[in-house]
Amino acid sequence: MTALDNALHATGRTATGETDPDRRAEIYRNAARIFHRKGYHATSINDIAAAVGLTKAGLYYYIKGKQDLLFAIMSFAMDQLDAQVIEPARREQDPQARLETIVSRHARLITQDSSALTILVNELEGLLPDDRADIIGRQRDYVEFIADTLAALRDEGKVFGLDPTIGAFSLVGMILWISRWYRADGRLDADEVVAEVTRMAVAAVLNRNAEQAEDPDE
Amino acid sequence: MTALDNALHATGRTATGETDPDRRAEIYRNAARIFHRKGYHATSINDIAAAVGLTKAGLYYYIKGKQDLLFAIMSFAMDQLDAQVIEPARREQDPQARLETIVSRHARLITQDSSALTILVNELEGLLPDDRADIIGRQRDYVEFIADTLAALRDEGKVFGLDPTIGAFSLVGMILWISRWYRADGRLDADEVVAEVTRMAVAAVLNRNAEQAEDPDE
DNA sequence: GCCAACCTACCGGGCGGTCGGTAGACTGGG
DNA sequence: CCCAGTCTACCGACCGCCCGGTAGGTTGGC
Repeated sequence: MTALDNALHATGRTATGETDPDRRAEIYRNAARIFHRKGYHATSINDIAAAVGLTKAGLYYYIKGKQDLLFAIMSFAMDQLDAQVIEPARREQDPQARLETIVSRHARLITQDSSALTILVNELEGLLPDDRADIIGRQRDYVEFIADTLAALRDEGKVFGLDPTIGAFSLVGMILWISRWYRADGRLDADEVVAEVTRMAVAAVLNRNAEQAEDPDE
Repeated sequence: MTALDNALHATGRTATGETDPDRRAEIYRNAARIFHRKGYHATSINDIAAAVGLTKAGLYYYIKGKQDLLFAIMSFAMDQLDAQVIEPARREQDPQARLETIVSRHARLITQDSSALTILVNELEGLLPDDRADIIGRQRDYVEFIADTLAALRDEGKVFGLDPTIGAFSLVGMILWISRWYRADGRLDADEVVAEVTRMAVAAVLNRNAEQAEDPDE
């Protein structure tokens, strides 16, 4: 998760001087891991400080507060989703290819490192109202992007009778849930999980009787 | 959620005398609602006491502690799942009908009242180790029940190439996520959501090319 | 008068956060 | 070559607050 190095340079104090960006990234990475494992409210500032070998006061040299820390992690996760999932998918013109890109890339991201992505959906109520509105807005955009993709598939005749909103939420649920059961050291490997989930997602929304469709060009 | 009345008589103090079961049910119902909305750790005993018109000390007349309260709610939710989903599904002999029963009944339960069911999956780390082991065991049984159903479908030739475990987890994710987006006062009504999600779940796992299967009897 | 159903007052402790301080590396003027 | 000044990177001690939980009543209906 070295992308944190880039993403987090802008945040924090640094009123006059400059704080070590590597150290800051390490702190954010550890914070994400602990928030993910114990939950935001059950994690104390002391837990995080101890994990990076600092006292609480020392930690406050790098962060502005617990809520800012949470918001920074969630913003990073959302940036990751934008760059690794949404942007690549936007470049796909064909709706079905776009859907497959969304699901497989999002699933892949979660199998690689679920901490920040999972905090993103589970700890919204820990944010300040303004920050929460920011994150929720970006999440809504993502779901709408998927719903639009499903609507485009419907216009192609590959889907019918499915409400795009319900479809989009259902797919998102399927994907996000991966972080709850997938273990990198378990029986299933990431490639298999990503492939299976993508297959299921496509099968879930595509018309099973494609020959009934008005434009069964594929 | 008046089933709480039955489910919760056994818990709490009641060392010498008898506490009013209606009042106890009301307390548990409110606690579930607030835990659901704010999260377990972010909810104080005072929040719950105030919601039922008591002081903190007054509330402790009915409950043994915060963690017992959480465990009682989660046990109730699991009982609900057993009675309303697993048992009815177990009576279905045909695997596809069984799968449809599981999904539609579970989805229905969530649209009716998601508080306890959602706490069940989101607040596990708030439990004492023994209680957590109890709940996790019951949850694992549920997922295995679904996986077994998928395996039975595979043996019938209606599914091929799908790992039952991945399939089961994915369906569970789809269903549980409903509580995050469905609002009873929203655009979509519960019947529609349940029907759509059930359709998607079946489509996600069933073989799209049923004629290739060895036993396409349906 | 008894007991279920509460209450007021309190406790120890951990929380997020702050304050004043300082070790040590670095820098530039004499 | 030294030393005053300045900077980052921390720490110990502390603050006010609220937490879960409790001790010891009080009240009102049967």
